[in-house]
Amino acid sequence: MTSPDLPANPPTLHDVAREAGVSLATASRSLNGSARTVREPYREKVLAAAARLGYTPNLSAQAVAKGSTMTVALLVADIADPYFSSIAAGVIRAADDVGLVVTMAATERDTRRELELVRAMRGQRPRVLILAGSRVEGDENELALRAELEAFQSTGGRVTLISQNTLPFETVLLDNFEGARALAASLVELGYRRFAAISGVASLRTARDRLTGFRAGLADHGIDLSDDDVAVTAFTRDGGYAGAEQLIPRITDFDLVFAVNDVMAVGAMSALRDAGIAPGVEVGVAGYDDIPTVRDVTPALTTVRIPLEEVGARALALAMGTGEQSAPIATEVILRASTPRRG
Amino acid sequence: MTSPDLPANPPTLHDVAREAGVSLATASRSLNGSARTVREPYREKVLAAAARLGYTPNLSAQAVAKGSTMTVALLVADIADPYFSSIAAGVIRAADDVGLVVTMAATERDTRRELELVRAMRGQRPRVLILAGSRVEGDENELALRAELEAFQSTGGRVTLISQNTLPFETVLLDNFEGARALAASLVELGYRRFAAISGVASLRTARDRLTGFRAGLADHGIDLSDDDVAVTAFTRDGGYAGAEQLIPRITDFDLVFAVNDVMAVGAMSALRDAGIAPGVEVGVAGYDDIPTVRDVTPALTTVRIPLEEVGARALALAMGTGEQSAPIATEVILRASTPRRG
DNA sequence: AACGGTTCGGAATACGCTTTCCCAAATCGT
DNA sequence: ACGATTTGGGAAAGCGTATTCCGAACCGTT
Repeated sequence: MTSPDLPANPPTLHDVAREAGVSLATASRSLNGSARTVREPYREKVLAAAARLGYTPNLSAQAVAKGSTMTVALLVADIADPYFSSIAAGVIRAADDVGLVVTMAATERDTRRELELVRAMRGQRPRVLILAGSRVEGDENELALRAELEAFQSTGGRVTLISQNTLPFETVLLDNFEGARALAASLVELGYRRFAAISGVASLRTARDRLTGFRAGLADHGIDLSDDDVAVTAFTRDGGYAGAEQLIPRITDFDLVFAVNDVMAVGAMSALRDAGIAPGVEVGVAGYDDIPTVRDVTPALTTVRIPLEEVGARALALAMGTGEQSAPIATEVILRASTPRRG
Repeated sequence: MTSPDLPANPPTLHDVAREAGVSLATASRSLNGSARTVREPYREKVLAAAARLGYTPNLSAQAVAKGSTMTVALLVADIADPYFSSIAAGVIRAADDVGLVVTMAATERDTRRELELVRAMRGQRPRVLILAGSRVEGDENELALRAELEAFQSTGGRVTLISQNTLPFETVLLDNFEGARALAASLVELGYRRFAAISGVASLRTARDRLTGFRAGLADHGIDLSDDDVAVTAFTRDGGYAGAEQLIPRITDFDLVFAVNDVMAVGAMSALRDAGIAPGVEVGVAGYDDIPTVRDVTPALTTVRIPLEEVGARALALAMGTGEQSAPIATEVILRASTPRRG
């Protein structure tokens, strides 16, 4: 009389215990092979029963009982952006290695939303909360965010930031300043002299560090980069496109355009081409990050490599207390066809 | 005498109730504004107390009590691959809109691992399980995977597959056959006549459908694509590179190379260039998917657009019973510079 | 053979929350 | 104005697990 496949409930530990003819406690102990031992006649029975029933422990129940979960929460600005998806891949891989599962959400570069997401994620009682994505200084939600993170921390949670050493939490530090400085040095060595840049707003820490680092590198060689030669736009491909458009009227004044990240550089190259200017030939282009795409664009893009997956892995290690705190991530200048040696 | 900030426990509903001077039940009812109403003196007190304490409901406990979670599990082959990260972005956005949180893992294209991950994910008791990633037919783990998914389904879970109509579950169907066929028609119309292809193994459903569709499109115009002219390799950028290398010795026999997905096409273009052959000039190149990268490579790649984020969103909608089952995803041929009109 | 000490299964309790169930109080009908 | 009905707070019973505590069975001494 019963409907053939009405949604039965998943087997519980109780079912396993009954099936095996033992108590709940014995069943539990047999399955998570923990502290106390279970003697052989029993243990085997439980394992068999569990297999027979296709038992999978309810992680929520486990979390309630043990008072802690096995999850890490990851917040990124934009999942489809290769910068973040590479980092996410690193986090997920590392998490997986230690038996943690990661839940992910996208802030869409909106700090209001980021705050909401942190609140929502806290409901999961994750062991770790990782925030990636450039933070704006002096944002109206900064205080609330900080308070939320501190509350999380004070209840035993670990929080790790990626790159954005804006907030007082453990951070995977990318030395954006030094990376950009080294890039500038390499470019000068190649013969470039007249520079322009495309950057994000100065309150964006990452953008600012890269720009000032680049400036410092130029200054080391007595070259100046005036504010007039810096286009300020959004931190996206389309931002890079728009930034290049601003520079194009005076493009003959420059022999190199530095975009503070690769997606912007790619957008800039596109704008240049659309304006009939050959990137890498009439004007050099350089970016930052070394996302996978940039070795496949033409000309291949000169950039500063960040080992993105490693950054993700490191973020988790840091939170778990596994990683060496201080060791900064090593970056490396990668010279490609977009910056040929110049006369 | 107590250490200043030893990890206190997060406030519980019990704390809130006490702080507000009401019972547990009243506190619970006030907070999730459900069925029964709570009168004003009480309700306000509870809300205030919750705010004061910074209370965030423990989702695990809620899940145990209600017998259901608000999570969706997403399994993809590779998170850093733009194809999957775009789909993931769509899933996450859609999930977020309906208050679901998504937990994500990567199968690394290993079916053994995929099976393990499904098992692990089941522990979360997600409402929905979404599998993306090309499945190999006749895989040794296929039976076990299928059994696992069916078990999940029989306990009320919803499973949705993306693209891979290999298993008997709800699927977001991409008409790979028709898309490739339309592409072939467009290319013939542009004047191409001598075709080569780079594909994955035939047991990979997606690869096979695209290849047979492409063949069908050519056949419509009386053109044949021999097996000798199809390089079979891995479904990755490097696979595409290797595939092109196979074809290069005979490259003058062809006027167009079709790679069954964009990352392979990008790899192929790279191989061609490395061999001194100008893609788009000496030989046309076409791909499939329209990942973001391909409009920025040079020449920009001709491809078949799949609205990837929409696919992700649709997968979730399907599982939630919100989407129109049958409506197949609309694909569209995008002609770009990699396939200029010929002759 | 008797005794203290160890091992380990089972009953019971706890975890944080939702949801019945009970019953006093408030509301309504006439 | 009084009984019938609705309203809504509180106690308590779960949800599926882990774990403490108890006591019976087992061990090695002497």
